[in-house]
Amino acid sequence: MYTDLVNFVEQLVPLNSGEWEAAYPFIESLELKRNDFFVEEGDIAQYIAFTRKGYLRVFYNHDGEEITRDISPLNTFVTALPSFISQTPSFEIIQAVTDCDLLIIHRDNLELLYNEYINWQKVGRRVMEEMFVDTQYRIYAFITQTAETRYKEMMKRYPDIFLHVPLQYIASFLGITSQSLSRLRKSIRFEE
Amino acid sequence: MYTDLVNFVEQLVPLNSGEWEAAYPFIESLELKRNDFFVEEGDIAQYIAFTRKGYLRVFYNHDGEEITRDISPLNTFVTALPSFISQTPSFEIIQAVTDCDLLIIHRDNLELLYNEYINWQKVGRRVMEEMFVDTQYRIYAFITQTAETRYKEMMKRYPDIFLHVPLQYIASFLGITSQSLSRLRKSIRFEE
DNA sequence: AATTATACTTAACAAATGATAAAAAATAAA
DNA sequence: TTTATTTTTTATCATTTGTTAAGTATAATT
Repeated sequence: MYTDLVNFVEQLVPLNSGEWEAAYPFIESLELKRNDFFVEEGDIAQYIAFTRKGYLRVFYNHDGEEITRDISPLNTFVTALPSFISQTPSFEIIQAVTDCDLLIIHRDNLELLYNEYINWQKVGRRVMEEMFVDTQYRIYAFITQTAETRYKEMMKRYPDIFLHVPLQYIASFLGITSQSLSRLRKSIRFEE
Repeated sequence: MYTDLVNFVEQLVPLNSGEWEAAYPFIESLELKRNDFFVEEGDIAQYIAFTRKGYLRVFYNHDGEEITRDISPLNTFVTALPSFISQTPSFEIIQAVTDCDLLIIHRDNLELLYNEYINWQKVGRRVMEEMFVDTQYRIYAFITQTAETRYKEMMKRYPDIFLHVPLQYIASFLGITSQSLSRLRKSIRFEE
């Protein structure tokens, strides 16, 4: 049940059994069916999720168009952070792309953990650091690489995502239209 | 001396005087002349900086070309995070674009603070959260906006940067060549 | 001041991506 | 299975941005 979460956290900050025991009562389980929402527009994000199974996408409504800013790989933390932090209505929408098994923690309980255990506070910091570094790399990719290179790298790094996530979301994630992605895939097919 | 730093931190996490007193001995001051390096390629980043005066840019060498991934606004934290976290040689280079007054903290001392004071650990987490949110917005801008819009928004948000940072760095930061930025600025000049 | 180096601009052409519209394919619903 | 809906692909043309090369302006050095 908790195996993947434990492994993920332990890799960042080794915790003793007391620290884990304190956390378990706060960890709830949530199953989402495909297309279910984890956070809807205007919601105040109360939970942070760890994706045990399935894929979530984070998107915005931008002039009636859905802009996918993130597709969560397996075993990562996901929430609408601006809303979660400041308890304001969320402009980010989080939806299940496939059926999902999530572990979720309520913000209030996470605060309790954070304030009681310096090591849980540290986990929070380390998770954010890693997410920040990932995001910086993505900016680097936007600056230096063409959409084709970004696509190929994504294929290499997250092949599983391509098996489960519609191409239109992937296109948006890569910063191009689905038509451009289609063209790009065609040109790759005839490459070698 | 510490005013801006104190304001910045207090806005995220209010600290008592004991927590500040514990930190002061660790805070060193560093002045950089224009073009001085804060982190050179291959260095192991030992310090995190708070920019009291002046602008730092974070860039990579990408096929002999310098790719500016970040230009630090005033009163922000800057370091080569991947290197700083894992104490590995840095591929990120950090250089002073103008003369700079920095407050810096050594990694070892920061760790001491983090491990001694849950509230300093919390500061670390909150700083990372804010930086992460900023970076996510930047990705959103890359996906949805044209270079012209990104340029205009940057003008609005950081007008001071344009007074002190060469356009070639700004172009790279926006994800375009300096020639494209030039053309773009020209077309804006003749707009109204 | 003259010289050199650096930064910025301009121009013409090439390449990448967007916009629009439509067809084809895949999936879901009846 | 048939029908309807959604997703993906194709194609054409427009726009944005890159590339190359040159010129101009600005700043640094002698």
